[in-house]
Amino acid sequence: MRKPCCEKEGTNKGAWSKQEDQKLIDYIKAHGEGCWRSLPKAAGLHRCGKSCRLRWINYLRPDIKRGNFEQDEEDLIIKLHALLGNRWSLIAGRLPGRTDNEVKNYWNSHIRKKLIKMGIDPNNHRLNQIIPRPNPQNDCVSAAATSSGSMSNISACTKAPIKSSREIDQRASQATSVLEDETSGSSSRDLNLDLTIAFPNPPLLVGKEMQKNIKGSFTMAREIETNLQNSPTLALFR
DNA sequence: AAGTTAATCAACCGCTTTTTC
DNA sequence: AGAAAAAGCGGTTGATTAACT
Repeated sequence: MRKPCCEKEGTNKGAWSKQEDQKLIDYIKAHGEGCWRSLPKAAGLHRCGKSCRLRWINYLRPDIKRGNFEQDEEDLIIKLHALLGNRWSLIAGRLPGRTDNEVKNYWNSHIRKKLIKMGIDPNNHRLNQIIPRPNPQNDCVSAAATSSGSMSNISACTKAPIKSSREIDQRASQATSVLEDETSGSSSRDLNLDLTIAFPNPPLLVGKEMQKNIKGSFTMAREIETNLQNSPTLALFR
């Protein structure tokens, strides 16, 4: 049996109060991010260490960027998701000030639906067989398919005739992917997305740390390269 | 105006990975 | 080398708010 991450009894759950936030901020300002397990006690918080970590990383960190995602951020998320799948922390790592949780929520509540409306399976980024019928008022599919720019035009498609997210999910599950047929079409080839990925500027590292970091970057690079070769979405974007 | 449904997002849970001893 | 502890991650849940009937 695995030990619980912390004592369940006597720990607060649910939304954080202003006072709790302040205690956490004050403590980290004074002592830095240290051992999350012992932090709550030291900071005088009746919270699980994991909860403190999440609160700090997702909301209290001073470098957090709040507010709506910009179009270029959205484009980048789509590209990175095509490469990396649901690896939210890696994706968030390429978006300064954004957290994995935020990116994940944004994907699930916004981007995923937009892709489905466009007839793209958000799981594998392939064009589906069941494509929403062209709508004279708002022909998203054709607009997207003929675009020679980024995915920016997706935002123009928010008034597609699908009513609910349940319906969207249904379409997604019914849909059959037909990569070879669809992606070999000329319309997709027009999309010209810059997929160059630069690794984040690492902090100045020395010795062992640096070796580890370099090793990690190579592993990631290799993985991305493999994905580039195999990813249907990127065939779509090429 | 009230009730219902849908959308959003903060937080939790449990599993995996990494680090430490 | 292996076990235990700690940290990290992604999926899911639940509370709140907005939109609709």
